[in-house]
Amino acid sequence: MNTISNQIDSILPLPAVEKELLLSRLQRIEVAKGKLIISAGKIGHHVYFIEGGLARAFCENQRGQTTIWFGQEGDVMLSYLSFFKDQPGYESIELLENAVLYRISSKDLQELYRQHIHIANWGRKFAEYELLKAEQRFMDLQFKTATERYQDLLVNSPAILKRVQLGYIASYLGITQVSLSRIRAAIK
Amino acid sequence: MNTISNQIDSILPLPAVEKELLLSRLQRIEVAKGKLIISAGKIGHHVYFIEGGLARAFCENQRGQTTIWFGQEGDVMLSYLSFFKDQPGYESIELLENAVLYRISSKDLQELYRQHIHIANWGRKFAEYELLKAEQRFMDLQFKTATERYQDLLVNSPAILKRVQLGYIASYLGITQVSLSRIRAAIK
DNA sequence: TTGATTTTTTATCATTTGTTAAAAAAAATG
DNA sequence: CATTTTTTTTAACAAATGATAAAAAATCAA
Repeated sequence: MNTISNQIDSILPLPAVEKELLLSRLQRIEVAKGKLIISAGKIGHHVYFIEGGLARAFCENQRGQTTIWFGQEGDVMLSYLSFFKDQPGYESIELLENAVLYRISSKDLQELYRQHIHIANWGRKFAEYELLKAEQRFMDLQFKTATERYQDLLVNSPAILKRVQLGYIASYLGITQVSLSRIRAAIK
Repeated sequence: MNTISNQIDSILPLPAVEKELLLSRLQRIEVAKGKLIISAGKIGHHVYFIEGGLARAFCENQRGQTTIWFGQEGDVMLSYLSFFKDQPGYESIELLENAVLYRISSKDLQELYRQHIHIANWGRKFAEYELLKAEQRFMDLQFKTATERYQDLLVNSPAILKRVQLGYIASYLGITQVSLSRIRAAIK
């Protein structure tokens, strides 16, 4: 089975013609661990589908870097601000492992949106699902304690916990690494 | 000038034909202060455009109600989970003032998405802009102090501050009312 | 393996925010 | 206007997290 094809269908299944069109605009790239895919303050001109590997998005602030997102197999990687409004984004995205990505230029994808209703609805579904994820993320930060958020990660994303150092996890949870160490010691 | 028409165009300007189609599916309603428009745990079957009035979304939790959103003139009001996935939503939405709303049934809007590419792209733009707002909201909660978030409200949403009691503002900012009082005393 | 580097944990103290209760102020009601 | 109710502020103490520094553990490289 073609993984990238499944990834597209998991957002909204596309008819064969539109699926082929979208696939024909994708470029497969292999990228080494450490590579910066998107740079904060710059406009990103591509949307990436992760077929394999691990990435993190982070923002620079007074405390150094804060990780705001982890992406793995099956996730889509982009700067929302860049793709939706053609503006520089807040975040940088780097690869934490060697990766296989498929990318499409924003220009090509916008063009497909304009011309094909199935792809327009596919793009709508993509934005809607991302919005639900963002809402969930916001509610977790608003309503759950740091300990609960860490326990959620243990249950829902054990793979990421295994692959990533705790400093990144701590900032993803919105706490310091010291605080995460305390939480880990407390729940044992 | 027709306000609801402008509100639609502010998301993405629609050609006359599609604009008329969308407008024809809208129903104007006047709703009294205090009315619950959307109920947590139930599926909401409409999307609302606020022409006038003020609303708040809130979640029930162990500490009582936490306000997660304020909506005023020009905003769109819906449960993301209900409209995007036909599932019960987290939040209730109530009117804090008498309001004039335009509503469309989810069913009608989904049907328009399926049949008209301009409306599909309009819906995509809507989801994209809401996603940018959700991202901004998340980043504010992650990166700013409660004092900074309150000062942002003072600058960006003075109208809401004037119209809403501080208990609601405090929970919107993710802090207790007591804490907000302290912040207000400190920055004077 | 050994030594150097990085990551994680622990300790201490300061700061912020939460909790509870009461006082003060403001708004609503008769 | 006076009274009642609601909202906001203040106070005192507890709990959680941040900041800094140092120790311990794990990882990496020669």
